[in-house]
Amino acid sequence: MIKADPRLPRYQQIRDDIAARIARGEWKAGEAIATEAELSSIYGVAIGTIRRAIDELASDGVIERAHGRGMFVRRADFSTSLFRFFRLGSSGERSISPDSRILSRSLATPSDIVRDRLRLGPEDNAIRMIRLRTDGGKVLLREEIWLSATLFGPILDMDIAMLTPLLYPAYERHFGRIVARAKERLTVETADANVACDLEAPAGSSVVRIERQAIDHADHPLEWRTSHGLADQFVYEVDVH
Amino acid sequence: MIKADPRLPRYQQIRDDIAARIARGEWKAGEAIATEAELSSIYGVAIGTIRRAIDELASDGVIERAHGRGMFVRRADFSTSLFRFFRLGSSGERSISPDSRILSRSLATPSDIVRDRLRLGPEDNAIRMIRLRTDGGKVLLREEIWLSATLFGPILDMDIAMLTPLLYPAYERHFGRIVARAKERLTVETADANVACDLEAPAGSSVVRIERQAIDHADHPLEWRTSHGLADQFVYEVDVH
DNA sequence: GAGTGGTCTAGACCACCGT
DNA sequence: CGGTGGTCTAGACCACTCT
Repeated sequence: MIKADPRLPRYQQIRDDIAARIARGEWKAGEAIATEAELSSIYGVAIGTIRRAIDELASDGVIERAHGRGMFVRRADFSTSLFRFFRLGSSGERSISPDSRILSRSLATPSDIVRDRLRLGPEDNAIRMIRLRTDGGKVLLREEIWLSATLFGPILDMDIAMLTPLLYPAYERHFGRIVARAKERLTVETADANVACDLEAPAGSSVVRIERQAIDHADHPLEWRTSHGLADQFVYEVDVH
Repeated sequence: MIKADPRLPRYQQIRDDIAARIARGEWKAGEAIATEAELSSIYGVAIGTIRRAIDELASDGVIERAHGRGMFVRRADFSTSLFRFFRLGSSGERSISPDSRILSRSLATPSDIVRDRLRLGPEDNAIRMIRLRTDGGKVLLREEIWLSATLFGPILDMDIAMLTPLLYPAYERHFGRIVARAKERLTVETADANVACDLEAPAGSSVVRIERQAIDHADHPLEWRTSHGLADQFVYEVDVH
């Protein structure tokens, strides 16, 4: 059942296996997963070990516990960690359900920075995507996304519908790769020609630049992304622990 | 020894008591605290319960564990959670050790927003401070800080040296209040007269506005802060979990 | 080797939820 | 009420660090 590196602690192997089952659809969003006692006998470990594994999944927002009822696969809604920022272009607290449009997708030679951020070897190739996030026809964000071609090669030939609207769930579903955390870096700058054009704003507009390195449970970088949005409509909210 | 609400789980009482001891200076920054076995006999609980308490302190960054060596009170250095942003005004990765200068400190009537963010009652008063963060004479950040007068009243009469350079450690030392997490919200705007003047920039300059609500372990807000810094020198880095 | 934290066990009892 | 997750125990053994 578990074929992970046996040097890893059991609770980490179990955590990854449960996450993989959810990714494979064995337990679906909103459903209850097996109880602690069941999992304990499935994996042949003590309940304490199961709890340790679930603790991490819960703190990653993959699973939600309900005392007395069970443990449930959390719906990947837009207010959770996978889609955590901004409410651009519209006033008030109205929730947005942004569309995303992938403009390009190709093999490309990574720059030294990308190579570093994805921890690529000197010969490794990479995948580059340009994507727009829009809401009601209005462009909110322009993203340049880099992935390791070794890990994500098949993404080049996949139906584009399988990659929308959110990429992280797609990484989970099709590659079993789970984004556990991310490092983000925000700066303010003036838009270059490409960015200004895609954001439908005059060149030289003030824009926010967000660099994000998405990292899995094993501390390995999965994705490097640089996003731009117009500064005057920008709101970024984050919980800092 | 422990006089907390006995309805709370033991591991939370112990976690708070250890934090209070550190705040009182019984264990100092950089020093090792008692071992798990010692704590287990001090508090009269099993080691597992101690570990649970320490887990939370470690994830809050109060304590650092070193396998085989012991558990250490973490130095509140500038790269950690208490002082997490920007590297303004200078190039490269050189670390900054910013000074802070408190410009004003007084009782004030909180606005509705402040009242909401600090969860104050309709009659509660508040403390307002204006503070500049500087590095080598250059102003990096201008902060407006609001506190509940009920919780932090004595701060008005304290020697100002007790409040520098960092406020959160001062809250811990003098009031036993520990900032466990914070919610931050970033936007970009143009500087008003006060902000521009304090940042030594022309009015109308593009500035970043950071609103931060600092929250304790019991999910009660401790502080509400609005900071401004010049946009073109701004860098904000954060780990998102 | 002695001492530390890290993992894991096999239970117990409690608090909460549904029927 | 039975079933669930939450807390807690009293150990065992392992991995790491220092001397």
